[in-house]
Amino acid sequence: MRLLIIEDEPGIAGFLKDGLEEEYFAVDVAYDGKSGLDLALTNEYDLLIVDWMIPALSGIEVCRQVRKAGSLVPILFLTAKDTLEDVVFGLDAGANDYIKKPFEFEELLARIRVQLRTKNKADDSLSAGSLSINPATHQVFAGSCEITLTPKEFALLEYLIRNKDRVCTRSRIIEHVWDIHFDSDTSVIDVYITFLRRKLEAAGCGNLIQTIRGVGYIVREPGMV
Amino acid sequence: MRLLIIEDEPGIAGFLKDGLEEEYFAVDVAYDGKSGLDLALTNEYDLLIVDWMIPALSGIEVCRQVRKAGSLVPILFLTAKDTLEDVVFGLDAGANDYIKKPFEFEELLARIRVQLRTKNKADDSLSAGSLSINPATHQVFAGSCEITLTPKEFALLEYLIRNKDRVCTRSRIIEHVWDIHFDSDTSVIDVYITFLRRKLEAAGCGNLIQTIRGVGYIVREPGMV
DNA sequence: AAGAAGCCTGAGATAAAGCTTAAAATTTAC
DNA sequence: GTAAATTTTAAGCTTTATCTCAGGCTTCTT
Repeated sequence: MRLLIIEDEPGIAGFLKDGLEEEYFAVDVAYDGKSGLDLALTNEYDLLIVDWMIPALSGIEVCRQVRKAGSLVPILFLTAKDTLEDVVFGLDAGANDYIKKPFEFEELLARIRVQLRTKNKADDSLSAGSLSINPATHQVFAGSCEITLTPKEFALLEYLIRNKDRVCTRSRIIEHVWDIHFDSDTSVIDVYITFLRRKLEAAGCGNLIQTIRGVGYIVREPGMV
Repeated sequence: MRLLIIEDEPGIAGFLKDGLEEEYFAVDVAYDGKSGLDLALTNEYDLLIVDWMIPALSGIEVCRQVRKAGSLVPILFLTAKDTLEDVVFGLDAGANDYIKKPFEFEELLARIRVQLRTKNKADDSLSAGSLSINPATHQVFAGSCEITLTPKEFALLEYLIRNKDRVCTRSRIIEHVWDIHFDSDTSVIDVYITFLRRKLEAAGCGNLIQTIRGVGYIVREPGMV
């Protein structure tokens, strides 16, 4: 899952980025409103975290512009102002939720999950066949047997399963899991698909990830067409 | 374990904070109902201690709002009023327990322990494998052999064991054990993990704390998946 | 059937995360 | 006020994850 943080204070931005990466998100950071808006409009994020008071273009203005461009990406705004008025302003401008600073990291995570969950409406249990993954504890089970994955392996598998029964193109994978935007002819994806297949095979979940030649990969729910 | 005290009288608030910190709790204090409610809603505490008579928003109203927001955090209320009526009022508003002022600090501690114990319903003895810890006396036993820990070591181990079989991320650990919110660039956790591992190893409980690279640590109950 | 394009995989290089140690800073105890 | 204990910082070292690359294999096209 790919997030964009627009926050000018380096301390907070760094803390957020590190913490969210621990949770296996791919995180971009912009330090002012203008470059943040640029990134938001030119890339496909799963969620934006926008501070209220930022230079070059206020958080509220970023919200408005993003919505004006037709994007429905969930937006969480961070604010020190906590009057009702500000909250109304923010939500009116197109934000989906807000958090008052100072906040606790876990609350942020919970709110992010809410947004991402409502995005994939019907689907809040992440599983495919006998495989199930738990983003909260970072665990993967094949039946009752736990599989140990590295962070990148987990992020890739999570992305594939969140998009199960849909083809994931190589460019989307590289954007959402690796956070690489420019065209580069890397074969990391291939390598990690191999890693995953090997571990899944060893746990009895072989053949879950299928190759769509020339396009990408797909995880299919067994029993579906 | 992280507590929030909402109490307007600085003398009592300070006394509680100091005393509870000696017991290795991470303690925040709010001096009125409004700011207390804010903190309670934006952070994840393990327990709230709320005085009845506080400015800006009464203790009972704080309780109601917290419950209304869906939080199940244990709430202990402090009151000078000791009529049955008041108690019923408080408990109806969502409090879990109450203490009449003036109270003995030991009694408060005991009641806090009760609340924290019922939190992990299924398992109220804090243990993992042959290791068991006693929050009341701050003792740690590996089998029958006692291990001596410093306060921070104990707090860290307690947090890990209270969350056993769950991954504790670095950011959660730093928030709940150190009460630090915006410092991503410290290696205290690593150092303390080393301290703990060394002492546990010497007592024959090696290998209890496992590293989840890129994420944090986990204590697993041996014999579980 | 042969060539081309895309994919897989193993080996090795690079980078990052975590571990350990020592020493400085802080707190506590006497 | 001094000494001891605890906590924190910082640096070098170790381990592990990540990535690159090259050669081989598979699938598709003609």
